Amino acid sequence: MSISVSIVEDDARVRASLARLIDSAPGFRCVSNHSSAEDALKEIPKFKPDVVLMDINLPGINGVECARQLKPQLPATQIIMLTVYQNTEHIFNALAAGATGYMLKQTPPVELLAAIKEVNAGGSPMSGHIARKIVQSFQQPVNDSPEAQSLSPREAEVLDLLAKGFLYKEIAESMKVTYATVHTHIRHIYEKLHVRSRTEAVAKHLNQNRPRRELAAQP
Amino acid sequence: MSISVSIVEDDARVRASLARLIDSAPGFRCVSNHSSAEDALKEIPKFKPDVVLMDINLPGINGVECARQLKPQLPATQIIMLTVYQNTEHIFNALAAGATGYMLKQTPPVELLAAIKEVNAGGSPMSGHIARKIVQSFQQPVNDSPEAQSLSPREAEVLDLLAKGFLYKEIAESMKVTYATVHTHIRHIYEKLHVRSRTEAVAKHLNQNRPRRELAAQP
DNA sequence: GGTGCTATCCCCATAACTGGCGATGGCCGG
DNA sequence: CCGGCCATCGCCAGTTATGGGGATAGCACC
Repeated sequence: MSISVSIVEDDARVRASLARLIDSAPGFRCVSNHSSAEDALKEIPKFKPDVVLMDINLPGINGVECARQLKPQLPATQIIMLTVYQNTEHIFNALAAGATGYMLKQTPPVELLAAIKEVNAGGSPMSGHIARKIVQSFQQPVNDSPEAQSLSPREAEVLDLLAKGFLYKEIAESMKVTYATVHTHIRHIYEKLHVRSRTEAVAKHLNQNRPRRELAAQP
Repeated sequence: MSISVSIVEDDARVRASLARLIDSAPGFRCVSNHSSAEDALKEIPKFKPDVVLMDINLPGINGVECARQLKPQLPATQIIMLTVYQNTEHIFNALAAGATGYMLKQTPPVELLAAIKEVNAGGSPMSGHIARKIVQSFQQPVNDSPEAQSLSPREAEVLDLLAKGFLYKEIAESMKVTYATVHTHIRHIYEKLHVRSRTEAVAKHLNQNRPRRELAAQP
């Protein structure tokens, strides 16, 4: 059975050439193509393609948002974003929106077909530098938070308990010191972190230990 | 200039066959091979290879830990993990430890050479299903936090500002309502979230909106 | 042996938060 | 049309946190 593909791309020439590429390749067929996200959202669910090639930069609703709305309706369909954007924000948003592949438009036709095959086989094709960026997001958050981590061990301990929502007096008990000591530690923490409230400190703390990545931006 | 490769692999036969593969391929040379992480840590820095192929399952220090210690010394060297493990924990730990590629041992020789070339060119080669797992970690964690998300839009808004460390009165201004209203919203939030303090609520909130992934486990 | 940092403790005043009890009006669904 | 939820507002009492001011002791480093 050949792999069915839908295309979402506003540039008529690019759209046509993609369709031609896919239809002429053995094992692939282009079942539909769409010039806008609105059209894609209406039509693609009827075709239930195996794979969707989605441009990001569409007029009106963009490709990321289109993917976000399409994916829940077609969980079995794999979406490959096809774009010129290489910045991490676009990449992460696209993946969070449900895309499973992310290829640059400059990708040669042969590789594009390989990518479609791969995504259909359970993989996640990505252009080389894109993959590298994704992998880098796993790497050490370069946790040199500018000012902060000069916190002493004891202070860090306090902050940790603070983050769990304990009261000063509970922290005091838990650390076997008096309320006053906790108080002092916390004042020092505030100074070092340049914050004015417990919650800010906690937010900073949590963001430091997991600054992985932003949530998908809402359109 | 050919790509220099070091191998870390405890199985002598596998090690030898990898070395043979690399040395016989044009454009690649195997500059060293090591049967243990200890040996690798001592020797590899002398060779400064372009790429290291690293087995995960080593006796003594494992491959992930070896990568973690090696990478800071050789920031320009790319590490490809080469293993049989497909579980997400190993993958994430390896990437967090500084690996830039993650290939399964069953990968055919041609693809392995391609992977070495790709990692050297700034990419991040990964076996298909591995890549998919990584991408999935970006996707919505199906955020059905048990009790919570019955927060009304307005309440969610308040909680968000709360998490940023604003005072009630600042939130009130920002939302164009009175202090009393903020107060009430917050009381409702506390009830719904079953917490007794602002910080607990924030902690719950932050944990909900970004339970992305665990930090790399320390060995 | 002094200087600096950490950890420990104390007091005090102000400001902010928490948690009761209400209350009004709007909107929705039975 | 009533009950339920939401959003808005108010008052009050009690608790907690914040931000000053100290102080002492240990430890390390020069």
